[in-house]
Amino acid sequence: MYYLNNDGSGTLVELSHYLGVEKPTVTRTIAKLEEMGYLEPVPTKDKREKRMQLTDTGRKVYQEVRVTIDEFEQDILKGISEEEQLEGIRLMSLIRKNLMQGEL
Amino acid sequence: MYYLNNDGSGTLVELSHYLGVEKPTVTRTIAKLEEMGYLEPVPTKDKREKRMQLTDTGRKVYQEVRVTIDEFEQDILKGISEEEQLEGIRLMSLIRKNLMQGEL
DNA sequence: AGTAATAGTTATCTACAGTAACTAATTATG
DNA sequence: CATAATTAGTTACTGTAGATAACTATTACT
Repeated sequence: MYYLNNDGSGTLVELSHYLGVEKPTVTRTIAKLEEMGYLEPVPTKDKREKRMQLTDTGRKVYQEVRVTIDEFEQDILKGISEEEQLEGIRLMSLIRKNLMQGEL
Repeated sequence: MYYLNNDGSGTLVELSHYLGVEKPTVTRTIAKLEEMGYLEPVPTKDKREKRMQLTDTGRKVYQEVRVTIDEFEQDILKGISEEEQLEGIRLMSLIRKNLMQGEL
């Protein structure tokens, strides 16, 4: 939902790349979110692909959940300065990059 | 195995606290490791508890695996200085502490 | 002695993800 | 242009990791 909220819409393959999971995982997750009424398909030329976007309800729910997540993050980052947070993110990104290198 | 290697022996409850998981999870894991011949029970007074320790094979296997893990860690920490690593650990510990606070 | 609490087990359930094999649609090739 | 190769998504099956609830056996408390 985060990805679709920022990016407007996306195909299952785009999502699987973004999330770093396999296609069947995305299929299942999308199916659930569609059932719940948070996602809807966008018609495209290519009849193979299934491009999805947030519904109005989906966008509303996302915003609500976003607040909860932000509060949670504030909570667990209590006592950690902005610079420290950025440094932490930098280190994690480096480790992720090193991990990527390894798993070709 | 890390815990038992450093601590000599431990009961299932000790392990579940150390690992932060429930007792059934430990029961199953221990059972598997015992089957594989890496763990053995240590007799105790209290007939309820099941105190476990590494077997000779277990210790040997642990050392071998340890090498692999260390190599892996070196690999994913490439380009990150000792001080940066310590800072990262400090930040993660802080976050963990904040998480603990919340989930009472 | 009789009740509480503790250690471990069993059975059942859920979340989350992967692989293999497939269909349908589109691109590329000869 | 027809066929081969690729791409997007789905289905079926499997595995891992963990949780909760209900239970037994043992020990501690009053």
